[in-house]
Amino acid sequence: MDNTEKRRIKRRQQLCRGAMKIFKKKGFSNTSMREIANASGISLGNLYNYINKKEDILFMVQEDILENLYSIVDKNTQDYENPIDQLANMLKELLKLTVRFKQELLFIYTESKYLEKKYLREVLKKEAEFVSKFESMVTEGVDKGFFYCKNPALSAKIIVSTASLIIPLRSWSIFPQYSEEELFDELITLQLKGLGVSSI
Amino acid sequence: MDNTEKRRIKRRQQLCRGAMKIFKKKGFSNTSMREIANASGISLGNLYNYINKKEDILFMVQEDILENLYSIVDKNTQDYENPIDQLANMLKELLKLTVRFKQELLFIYTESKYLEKKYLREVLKKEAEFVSKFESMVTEGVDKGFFYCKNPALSAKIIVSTASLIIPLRSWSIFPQYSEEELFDELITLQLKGLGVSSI
Amino acid sequence: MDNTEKRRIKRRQQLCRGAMKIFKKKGFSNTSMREIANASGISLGNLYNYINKKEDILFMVQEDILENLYSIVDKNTQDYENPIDQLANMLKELLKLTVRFKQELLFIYTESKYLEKKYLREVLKKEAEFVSKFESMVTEGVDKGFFYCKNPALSAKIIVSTASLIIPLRSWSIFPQYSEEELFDELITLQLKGLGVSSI
Amino acid sequence: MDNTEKRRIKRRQQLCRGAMKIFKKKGFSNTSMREIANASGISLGNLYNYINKKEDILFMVQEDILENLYSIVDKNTQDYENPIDQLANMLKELLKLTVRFKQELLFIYTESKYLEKKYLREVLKKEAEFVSKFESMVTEGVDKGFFYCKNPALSAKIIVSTASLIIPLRSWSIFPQYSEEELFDELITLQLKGLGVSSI
DNA sequence: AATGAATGAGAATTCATTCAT
DNA sequence: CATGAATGAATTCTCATTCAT
Repeated sequence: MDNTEKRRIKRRQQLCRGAMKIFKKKGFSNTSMREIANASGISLGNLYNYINKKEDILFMVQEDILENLYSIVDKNTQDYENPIDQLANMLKELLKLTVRFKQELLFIYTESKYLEKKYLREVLKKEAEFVSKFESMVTEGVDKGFFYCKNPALSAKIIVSTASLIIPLRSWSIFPQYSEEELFDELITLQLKGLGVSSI
Repeated sequence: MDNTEKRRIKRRQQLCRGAMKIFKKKGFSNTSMREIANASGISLGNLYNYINKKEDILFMVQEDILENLYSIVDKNTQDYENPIDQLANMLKELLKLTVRFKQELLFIYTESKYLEKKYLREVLKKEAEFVSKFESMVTEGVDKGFFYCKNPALSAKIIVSTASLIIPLRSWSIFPQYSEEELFDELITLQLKGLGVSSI
Repeated sequence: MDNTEKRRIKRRQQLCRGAMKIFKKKGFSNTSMREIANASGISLGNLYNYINKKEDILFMVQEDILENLYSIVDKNTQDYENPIDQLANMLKELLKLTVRFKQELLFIYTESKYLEKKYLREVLKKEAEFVSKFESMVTEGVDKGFFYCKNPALSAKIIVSTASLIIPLRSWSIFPQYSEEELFDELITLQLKGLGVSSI
Repeated sequence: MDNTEKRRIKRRQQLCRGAMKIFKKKGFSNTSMREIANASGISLGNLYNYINKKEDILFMVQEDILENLYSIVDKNTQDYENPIDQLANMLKELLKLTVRFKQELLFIYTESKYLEKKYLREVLKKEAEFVSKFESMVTEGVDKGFFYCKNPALSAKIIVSTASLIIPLRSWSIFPQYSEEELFDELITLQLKGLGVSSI
C-alpha cells in the first residue's frame, strides 16, 4: 500500500467519524459541508479531493457503520451445537449491538432514502448478506427438527428485522419502562416460541 | 362552523395532501416551501396565513396521517369472543394498513426527528395510545388463559412494533420474493405461537 | 360636517395614534401595515380607504405630532412686556415640550428622510413657521436694545434649533447626570448671555 | 500582518465605503444586502465571511465614520495658549467637519436606533470621549477665569451638542439663506458670549 | 365602508461547490 | 495535496397592496 492509498484510508476514516458525529445530531440534510469539514479536521476544500459530492459522504458513512457493525457480530458470535442456542445467542448479540449502535442504525434507516440508486443497492446488499446468515440458521434448525415453521426463510427475515429495528426505532416506547435485559429475554423467548421451541 | 373555520379546514387538507405528495418523493428537508405551495394549490404567501413555519407542516402532515390511519383501524376491527381471533384479526388489519400507508408510515418513522419537542410528544402520544390497545388485548388473553408469556405488556409492544415497522422499513427485503398473504400468515403465526398459542 | 367627513377625521386620529405607538418602538420602516392596522383598530383592508400607501401614514403622523405640539406651545406661551422674559419663557416651554414629546420629535428628526418631497416640504414649512416666531422675538429684542447680536434671525435659528434638538437627540449624554431643571437653566442662561443679556 | 488579516481590512473598508454610499440615499432599513454587495464589489455570499448579520454593517459603518471624523478633528486642532482661542478654534474645526460629514453624521444620528445594545454602547462611548474633551477645555477656561458659567461640564455638553447637530439636522433651515461663514461666526460668538466672553 | 384572505416580489441568509494560491 | 475565500443559486419567510365578499 503506497502513501497515497494510506492517506486516502486515513482521510476516509476521519471523514466518516467526523461526519457521523454531526449527522447524529442534525441529520444528513441539515448538516453543512463546513460542519463536516470542521468535525473531521479536513479543510473544506480538501474534502473534495476525496469525494465528488455531499451524497458520497452519506454512502461512505453508512458503509463504514455497516462494516464495523457486521464485523463485530461475526467476532462475537460463537458456534453452538444446538441451533436453538445458536439462534438465541445471535439474537442476543444482535440486540446488544443495536443498543450500542442505536443512533447509527437509526441514521441508516432514516437517511438511506437520500442515497442514489447505485449506493442504495450496495447498502441493501450488505444488509441482505447479513440476513441470509439467519436464514440458513433457521432453515438448518427446521431441517434438524429443532424449529418448526411454514416458511423458514421468511420467518428468519421477520425475526431478524424485528431484532434490528425495534431498538433503534422504538426504544422511546420501551425504555425506560423496561430494562434492556427484560426486552432481550422477552423478545428472544417470543421468537423462539414462535419457531415452535417449547420450553426455554 | 363559520366560513373562516371552513376555509381553514379546507386549506389544511389541501396543504397536508399537497405536501405529502412531495414529501414522499424528496423527504421533508429537501422539499422547499415553494414546492409545497405549488403542490397544494395555495400561494406561497398565503401558506403563512395557515402556519407559522415550515416545521408546522411536518406536524400537520404526520397528525393527518395518523388520525386517518387509526380511524381506519378502529373502523375495520371487529370484536371477537376469542382473544386469539381478536389479535389475529387486528394484526392482519394493521398489516394491511401498513401496506396501504407504507410510504406515509416510512415518512413518519424517518422524519419525526425534525419535529420540535412539543410536536414530537404529541405524535408519540398518538402512537402510544394505539399500542396500548394491543397491550390490553394481550393482557386480557393471558388472564383468560389463551396466551402465555412472561411480560404481556412488553410482548404486546414487541408484536405491534414488528407489525408496524416491518413493511414500511423492510418491504425491499421481503417483496417481491414473498407475497403479502404469505408474509401476513407467517408473521401472525409466528407471533401467536410466540404467545403460546399451539395450533392455528 | 357630514358623517363621511366625521368618520375620516376619527379614522385619521385612530390611525395616527395607533401607528405612532408602534413607530416609537420599531421605527417606520420596520413597522408592518398589519401592525399599524392592529394598533389602530382599523382592519388592514379598510386602512387603504383612508390612505394610498404606507408613506402617507408617515406624513399624517408627523403632521399630527407637529400640530399637536405647536398648539400646546401657543397655549402655554404668555405675553411678557420684557423680551428677555418672553424669550426665556418660550425657551422653557419649548424645552419642557421636547421632554414630553421626546420620542415623537426624535421620530420626526429621524424618519423625515422617508417622506417624499411633497410631504417633506409641508413638514419643513410647519417647522419654519414656528422658528419664525423666535426670529421676530429676537429681532424685536435687538431693536429695543435688550439683546445684542450680529445677525438676529440667524441667532434665533441657532437658539431654537438647539432647544429643539438637544433633548430628543442628546438626552442620553445629559440625563441622568443632570436634572431637567439644571439643563433648562444652564441652556437658557447660555443663550441669553449669548444674546448679550448681562445679568440673569 | 498576514494576508488573511490584510484582506479582512481591505474587505471591511470596501464594505463600509460601499454600504455608506447607499445608506446615504436610502437609509439602513431600505437598503438590501444585494445592494450593499454590489456597491462594495463583494459578492453577496462572500459578504457573510466578514459579517454575521446585516446589523453588523450598520455598526461597522458608524464606527468607521466616527474614527475617521475624530482622527481629523485631532489632526486639525491646534494648541492655543488662550482657552478662548482654543475653544473658538475647536468649534470652528468641528463645524467645518459637520459640513463635510453632514450626511454621515445625519446617518449616525438617525440610524443608531437600529443598533443592538452592545453596539450602541460602543458608539455612544466614542461620542462621549469626544465630548469630554470639550468639557475639560471649558472647565479649564472657567478655572483660569476666561469663561464664566454655573455648570461648566453641562455647558460644554450643550455647546458641543449644538455644534454637532445643527448642520446635519438643520442645514435646510439655515442654508442657502446664510453662508457657512456667517453661521460659523454667529454660532461661535453666541457660545463664547454665553460663556461670558465679553468682546470677540 | 369594512374585512381579512390572497398574491408574488423581495428580504436576509445559507450552502454546495469551485478555484486561485 | 491542502487551504479557505469566493460564488450565486436557492431557501425560508415577510410585506405592501389588492380584491372578492
